[in-house]
Amino acid sequence: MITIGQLASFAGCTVKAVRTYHARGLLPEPPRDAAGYRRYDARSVVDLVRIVTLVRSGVPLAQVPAVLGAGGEEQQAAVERIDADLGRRIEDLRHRREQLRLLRAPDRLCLPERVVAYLERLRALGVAEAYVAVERDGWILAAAVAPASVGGWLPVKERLLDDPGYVEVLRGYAAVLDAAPDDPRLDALAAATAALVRRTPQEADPADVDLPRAVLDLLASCGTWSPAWAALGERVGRLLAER
Amino acid sequence: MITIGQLASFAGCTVKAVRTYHARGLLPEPPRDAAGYRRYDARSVVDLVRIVTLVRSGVPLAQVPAVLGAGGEEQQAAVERIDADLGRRIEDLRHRREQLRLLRAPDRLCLPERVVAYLERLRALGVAEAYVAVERDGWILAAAVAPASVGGWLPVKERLLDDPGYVEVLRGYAAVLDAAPDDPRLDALAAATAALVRRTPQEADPADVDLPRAVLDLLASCGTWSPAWAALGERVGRLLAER
DNA sequence: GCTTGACCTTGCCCCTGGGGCAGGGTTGTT
DNA sequence: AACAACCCTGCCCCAGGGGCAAGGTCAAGC
Repeated sequence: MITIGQLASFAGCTVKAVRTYHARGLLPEPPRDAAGYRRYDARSVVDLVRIVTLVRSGVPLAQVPAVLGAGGEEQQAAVERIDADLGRRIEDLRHRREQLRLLRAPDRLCLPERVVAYLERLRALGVAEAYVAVERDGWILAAAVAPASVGGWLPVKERLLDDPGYVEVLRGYAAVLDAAPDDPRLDALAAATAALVRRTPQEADPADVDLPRAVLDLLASCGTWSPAWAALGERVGRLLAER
Repeated sequence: MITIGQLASFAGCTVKAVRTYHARGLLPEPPRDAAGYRRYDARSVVDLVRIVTLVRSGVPLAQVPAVLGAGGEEQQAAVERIDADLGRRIEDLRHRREQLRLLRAPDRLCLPERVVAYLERLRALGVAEAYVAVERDGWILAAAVAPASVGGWLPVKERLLDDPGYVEVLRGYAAVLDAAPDDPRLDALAAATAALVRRTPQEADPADVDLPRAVLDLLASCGTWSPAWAALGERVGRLLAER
């Protein structure tokens, strides 16, 4: 007649684990002595060793009775199920680990290959890192809210980078990213933007048509992340409306 | 201005997850509208997409701020730690899965190779399966409470199987496993056991000497798992004491 | 105007496999 | 008589949410 502590140390588990197995009905509650202590016999040791062995083999507590109590076929089937489940969990962790490795480069975070290449091209043009970060966030947003449209917008933006006038304006936007809304540079930049828009063919983007209103609003709001940009947008709008 | 449901669907997670991230401080609470609904903007979408990406890559929620907020070096270190942890968990699951595969043969449950061989030899001698099961439990018990002694006992038991007289008595014990304590066969079996004990050299087992009292009692109690065996033990004791 | 269904809010309990602590009782040894 | 080492129950905690209750809100269709 041994105590719970001895039982646990024989079976190589903790006292808490033994009490958990009692509560789960995996191991029957033994009789108590006068002080209310649980008193175990040899059977309990054997039963507990079996349970501990199964648990350490990855059998979920809920499946332990099925594996211990069932005869050959049923047991076999239960073990196969548990084995398959372990395999799935291993695969899942492995997949997460691969994803994690892809995150090591911060740009790759959440973005398709081609967008990463586009951002790299921006950097090569000498655009400030802060502006690239804003563009990156914009693409993350676009990929989240309108994934089907990203493939259509990307070639347009790539072609724009071939236009020196566009790149000049873009550098201007990057320069005033943290500027105040009344920065003196904004007037010239707004005029340059308006001129650029006027000489750029304005075809309606077919990919945008189906987007719900909420998505369009979200995407539009990207242009106002910087107070200076918000002011710019307003001035450009006025200039374009003038003529 | 979008609602929590739209936000969640954009980021590819559940509404519940968004609220959990708020509660965990991973994503700031947005302003509420007149009805008390949370109203999100484009920034929230980008932030949430980042969080979801990290979580799906196996980053624990508690580590997400460290990975998102930290700059290069710190972030790198955090990712390395998480990667190492994922590796440990994968290894653990793989190890459990291997253990599980070893359990497919029920005899192997918790037992060293040589004990399995011994049990196989018992079976080959034509001993009833129920008896083999009792022996198996006895070995599980022994391996749990006195693992250092099993190596000493095993050769002794193996040698005993070479003695036809011992095997005969053993068959007798197997036959009365489920018998009543007053079964008529018990008298002859007790006499045969006593005779066997008398002609077997009784060396004290050196491995037993150091075992604590509780362990010895446990091991001794194996002999009384069957009521008939308990009665047999008593009768054999009386016969041996007689002369 | 009224209903219906979809959406939002908070709060609570559930899952795994125990860990850890509080507060109190029981042994066995000195 | 004190002390350490056990034992008891009951409670809260971990990750990452799932699911439900009970109630408030919004838009569409009749």
